[in-house]
Amino acid sequence: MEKITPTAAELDVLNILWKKDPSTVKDIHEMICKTKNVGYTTTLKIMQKMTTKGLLRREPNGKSHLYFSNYEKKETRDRLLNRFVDSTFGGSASSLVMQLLGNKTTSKEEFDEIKEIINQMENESIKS
Amino acid sequence: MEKITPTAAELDVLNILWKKDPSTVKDIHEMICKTKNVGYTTTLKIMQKMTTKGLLRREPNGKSHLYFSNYEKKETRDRLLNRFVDSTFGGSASSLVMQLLGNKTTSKEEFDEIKEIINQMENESIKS
DNA sequence: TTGCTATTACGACAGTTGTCGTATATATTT
DNA sequence: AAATATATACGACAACTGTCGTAATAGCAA
Repeated sequence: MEKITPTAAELDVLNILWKKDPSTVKDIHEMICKTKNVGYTTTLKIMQKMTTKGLLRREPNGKSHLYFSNYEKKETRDRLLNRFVDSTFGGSASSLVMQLLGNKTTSKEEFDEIKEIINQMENESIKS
Repeated sequence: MEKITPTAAELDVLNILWKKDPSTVKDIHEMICKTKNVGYTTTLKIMQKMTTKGLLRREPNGKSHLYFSNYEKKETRDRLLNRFVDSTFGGSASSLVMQLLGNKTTSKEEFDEIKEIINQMENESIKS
């Protein structure tokens, strides 16, 4: 019964943890506080719940704990992306891309970068 | 205080409604039942709440009501997409596309379609 | 040793969501 | 008119989420 579908707050933790794994609650909390005003015990509790759920694991480290992510960034993003494509774009990835490219908040830089990715992948598939 | 961030169940309703707008609760419920086993009053209640929230509006129609979407598909998808890009891909649309293209569940057909979209948009921007 | 500080543990709470049961109202059929 | 069918209204509920307060614990400092 694998779920691995982190909530918004859990994803905040994961996004930070993936940059520095493992981390302490304090580490994570300090990062979260840069963008969000939230109590220390809130972060602690969320991470404890994540551990119970199996999203994280932890090891004692001196008087505190080190937390590790149990799931890799790519794996988790894949899962969330699939879910999102299904729920919001009826399973059509190309619809999503079309919407993204027609989206005012997608900058020209992003657009060019996306084109570049496509071209690279095309070249790779020709090579192989 | 505009939110327009439908939940999963609300999105199910919207996706159906966007195909046939307006619809009755019965219409929507019948469609939902094709993929999900849920009681009539559940669908009714969700649509009533959506009306209270402002996602839908309704008009009496004989002994029942006709429900209309207050938000267009494109507008809503844009909003959800932006939110998703931010929360899951740190705001990077190109990261999302890269992940999508590397995703095993994205078929070759989809991939080609995405390339086609890119090419078309490129041509358009050259023209203008 | 005694007190301060950092950390964890735990319980409580309000808001949201999805779910449904029951009651009510209205129309249709017999 | 009475029974049936259709639809809405409304309240209740459990699960989940994010939030925090308070208590307990353990290490360090004076």
